[in-house]
Amino acid sequence: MTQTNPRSASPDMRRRILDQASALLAESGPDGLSMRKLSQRIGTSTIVLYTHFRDKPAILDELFVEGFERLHGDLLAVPDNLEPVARVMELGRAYRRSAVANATYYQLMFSRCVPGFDPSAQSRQASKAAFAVLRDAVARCVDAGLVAPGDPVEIAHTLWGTLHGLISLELFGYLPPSVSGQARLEQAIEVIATGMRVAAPNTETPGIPT
Amino acid sequence: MTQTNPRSASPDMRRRILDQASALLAESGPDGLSMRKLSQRIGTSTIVLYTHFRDKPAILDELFVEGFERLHGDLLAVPDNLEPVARVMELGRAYRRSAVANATYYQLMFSRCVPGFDPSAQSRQASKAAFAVLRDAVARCVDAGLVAPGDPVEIAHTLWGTLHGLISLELFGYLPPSVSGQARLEQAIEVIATGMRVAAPNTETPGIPT
DNA sequence: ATCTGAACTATAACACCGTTATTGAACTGA
DNA sequence: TCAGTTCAATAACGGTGTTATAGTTCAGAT
Repeated sequence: MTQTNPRSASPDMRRRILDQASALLAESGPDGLSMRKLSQRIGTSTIVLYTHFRDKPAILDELFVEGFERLHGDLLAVPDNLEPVARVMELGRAYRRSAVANATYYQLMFSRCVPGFDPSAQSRQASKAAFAVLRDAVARCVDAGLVAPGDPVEIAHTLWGTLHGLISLELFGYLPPSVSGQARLEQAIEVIATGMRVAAPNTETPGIPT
Repeated sequence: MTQTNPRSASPDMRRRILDQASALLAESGPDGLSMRKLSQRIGTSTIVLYTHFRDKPAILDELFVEGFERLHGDLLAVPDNLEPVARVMELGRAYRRSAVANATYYQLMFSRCVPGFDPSAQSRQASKAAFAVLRDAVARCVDAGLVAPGDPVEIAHTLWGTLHGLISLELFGYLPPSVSGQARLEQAIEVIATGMRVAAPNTETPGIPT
């Protein structure tokens, strides 16, 4: 009753599968994550995977959600007591750190890197929690009059797009490695912050670190 | 001498393969493009593909280059006599139009959507020609003093990242379909243009169409 | 005109993939 | 101890990219 599997064997096989799938994803990339290798790594046969998950996309779906939960957690770790605009920029830095640290996850989350996998509508909801952090931070800037008035959702989407775009180009190798991706993103969010702030009533904000 | 294949059979088989691969890519997406289906579509056996191309990635490499050539062409189609900043924004619009119109190509160009395929260093050069259009347009803004002084390459990278990011999010379904991707991108490049322009010596430019 | 040699093609096979039908094993409850 | 259910393993099916083997066709030289 407490378990899906009343048997003693593999008390939390489901968790083991996901952990090993995550490790395999991080090591070998999306291509290297095959059902056969996964079962072999766990030490069982492939059929076990199908008793705990419907099919391969179902496993990827969980990793997809897990990736957004990590991203969400990394964004929540940004201090809450910063000056609003500075906090948005700090969120941008945290976003990049999280994406680069979990590059294969990021690939799974934002590109169709596995042939049969398309995240389910329910899993896509996980992305909204992470986005909400960014949106709320932008909304705080708008409410404080630190930014040109506008829909926080739209502004946050612009910001998200820029973050994702630069990181995506960086991870794909389109940006020359001479300058660090961090520095480039730094300049980009500076431009956007300036663009957002330009029409605001009070441009100068008191007590900003930078 | 004029042909790689002195035989009469298949005067330009290579071209036929690429054309059908392109069509198959556009129809069925990256997943649907298999060597068997491709050869079946042409009406031959799979081995023909390997006599003209080293392997599957070699074919994808050509499509990859072809995709960037399309993008390059679409950017070059933007009028040259616009006011510099307006021209950059127009390039942004052209970029999105091109990406959306050739979505599967765009996917091939910017995401690892085919397991074994990683564009060769030589093919990646094709991306630089397209980027150069954007870079030169930005440089013109800088030279004219219409934009805060800075490295045109860096500024163009920021712009490229934003374009790519928003388009990527749009194509992946992360942006709500309520607002058109065009409108969202419009607002984004407006913010960036403002941010770039804010520290320029002379903000007002004479004789601008828009 | 025949032969040689090279280039192209087809068949079949290999190893891998995701998935599953069939079979076998193991444990719970009576 | 026995019945019944639920797990797991083997082997298979159809699919993928790729290639070894073998067959075919043509250009040029004798």
